[in-house]
Amino acid sequence: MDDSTAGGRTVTLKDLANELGIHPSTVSRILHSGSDVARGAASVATAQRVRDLARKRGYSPDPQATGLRTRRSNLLGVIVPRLSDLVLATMYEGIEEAAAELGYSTFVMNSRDDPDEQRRKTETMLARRVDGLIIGDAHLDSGLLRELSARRVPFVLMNRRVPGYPSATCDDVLGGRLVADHLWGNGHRNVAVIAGEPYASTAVDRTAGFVDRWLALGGSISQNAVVWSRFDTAGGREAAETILTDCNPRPTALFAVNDFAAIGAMGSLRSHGLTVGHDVAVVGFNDTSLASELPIPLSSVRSPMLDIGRTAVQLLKQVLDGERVESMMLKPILCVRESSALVVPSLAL
Amino acid sequence: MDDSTAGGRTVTLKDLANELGIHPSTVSRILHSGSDVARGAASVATAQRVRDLARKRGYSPDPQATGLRTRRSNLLGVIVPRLSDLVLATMYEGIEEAAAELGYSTFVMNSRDDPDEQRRKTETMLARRVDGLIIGDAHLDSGLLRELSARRVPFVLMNRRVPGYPSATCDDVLGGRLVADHLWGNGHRNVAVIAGEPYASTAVDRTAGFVDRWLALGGSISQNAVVWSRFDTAGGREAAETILTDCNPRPTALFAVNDFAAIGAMGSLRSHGLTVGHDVAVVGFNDTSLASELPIPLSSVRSPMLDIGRTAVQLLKQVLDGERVESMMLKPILCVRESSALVVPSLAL
DNA sequence: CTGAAAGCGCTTACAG
DNA sequence: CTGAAAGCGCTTACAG
Repeated sequence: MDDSTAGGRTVTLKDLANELGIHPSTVSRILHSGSDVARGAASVATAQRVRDLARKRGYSPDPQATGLRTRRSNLLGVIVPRLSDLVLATMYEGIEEAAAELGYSTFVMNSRDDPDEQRRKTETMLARRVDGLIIGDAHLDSGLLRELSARRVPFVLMNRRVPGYPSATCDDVLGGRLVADHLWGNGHRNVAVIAGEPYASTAVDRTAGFVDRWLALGGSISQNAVVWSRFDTAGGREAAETILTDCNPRPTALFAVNDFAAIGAMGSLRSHGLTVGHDVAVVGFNDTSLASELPIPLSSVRSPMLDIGRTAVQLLKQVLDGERVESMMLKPILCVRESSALVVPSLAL
Repeated sequence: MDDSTAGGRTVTLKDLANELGIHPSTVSRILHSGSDVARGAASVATAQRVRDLARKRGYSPDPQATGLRTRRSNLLGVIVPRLSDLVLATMYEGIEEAAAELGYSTFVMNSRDDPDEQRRKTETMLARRVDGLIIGDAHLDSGLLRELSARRVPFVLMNRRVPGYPSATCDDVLGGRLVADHLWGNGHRNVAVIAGEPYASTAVDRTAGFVDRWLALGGSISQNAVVWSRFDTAGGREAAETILTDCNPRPTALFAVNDFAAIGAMGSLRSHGLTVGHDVAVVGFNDTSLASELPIPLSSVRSPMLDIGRTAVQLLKQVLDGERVESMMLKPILCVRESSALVVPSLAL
């Protein structure tokens, strides 16, 4: 019975050394001397023999042994609200790519935005001895971040920011502004916002960006025209129902801070016999792959999700290298589609 | 400068032993003696002191050291086509839960269904010394699986099956049959299938289940009414365009083997001035959270995605324990909604 | 019931 | 240019 790790008997540094009649430490030194040349680690000839044999035998160093010795795991932990959220899944793809380029592997866990789970998953990651953490589910009122800071756990935020900690996010305030400009320019004067979860900076910033600009443009927006909601379709649907009930006269445009919420809202509007894009304009956020493919294509603010993931890795790398880091806010752009293309005179006011 | 792992100076077994004035091996034995009692590993009193101190100091064993010693990593590798596919993301949530219950952590990587990447990611996983692999992106013609088998790498398939290897999947053939029964029962006689990727058993089985049952019911279905396609919205849209061009008379119903493809098809139908559910019935597959929330709610075959993920972990656990395993096919159910609720006489034939 | 030793596979000063 | 030793944190027979 083979009790070694997956893949059967694994080649070790010692195997290589024995076969070549040299000392394991020499092999190790060579394999770590960067370039093809031995750079003082060994003679060029020996180095060549070692490298050739390593390739031939398919040697790959045991990360457990390396980690034990170097006290680094080359593991990055990633925590997201849920991977079944397309936005986070896409950011994670960016993380995976960028991490691989730097020689890191990544773990990802779902917290469902539940504070207990956030804490539990974080501890699991640390128990696994990750070198650092990318936190994609930060809450604005989180005590966990303060605690991690105090424990000197290296981490960066992604997707959502919290003042005082380094983060890679979309410029959500700008995104909200773009929507305000667009809707105002199309003649809308009575609008409502499906604002998302108040503990998430994405929701808060997009809403604030929109509302502030709206007021600056000379518009007004009533208290009950801003409805906080979950980020999913069901949440968007409920928020739209609330708006249709509470807002009189009915708004001519809805800004949902998330595409899924926007899709839910579109469903709600349709149930009320309203045609999206004609009776009511709708704009979403993130420009997920679905937006442009919906039966009624959805206008949406495109956030650079892959780049946000990549940027988070770069920031974390800097933290791990002991460098100072600046938070990065990546620019979004607005994609206007059928759901909000018409100017208000065409809308059934 | 603190150069220990994330979280600063970490408590070791030796720290615990020193503080109690006993030998590290005793501490280790106690911490491994399952229950609260010491079960022959040490005196009850010593065991208690050790457990208390371990808790107090927040001791967590170093997985690198444990892994090095035991030659097990307690790591499971998961490979999926892409995590931004809601179906795979949901299965992965099931995996994460079930794996955590068994004390395993999981890695996940995207292969984009590219054979080179499948191979590369697999090697990365093995280099990380995972104990086993859950393969969610298997191709029917894959040489990689044979090779892994030969190398005695422990693995199971999930989502897609390949004859000869253990897998946890939906009963996709049954799913296809359910759709055939439904559409036939509603009076449809002229239908088309958006069949997905021919290398994926999900696509092949769902299509075969549908077509075979359709023929058994006495129906007929022409060659060009079965269109292979990508699984995403764009793929579904293109396939629908092909069908609308090639099939005369136009089918009264479309079965797409994937919800996203179905959504793309709905968009295409709408561009042609056709109303989904009225002019053309559409049925998707998986019943992702979006289906019921779409402006026109989509009929879909609900596959137990979370359970499929959980089951895959259980199967892999059995493989790792050296037990024989049987492939599992979980039952789907059909959810009929507005997109296919009407009987054909109401359709604009 | 507990201790002492060996060793998992690697890296890194330290000699020579 | 290369070897030898020590040690990362743990587990596991083996003694006693």
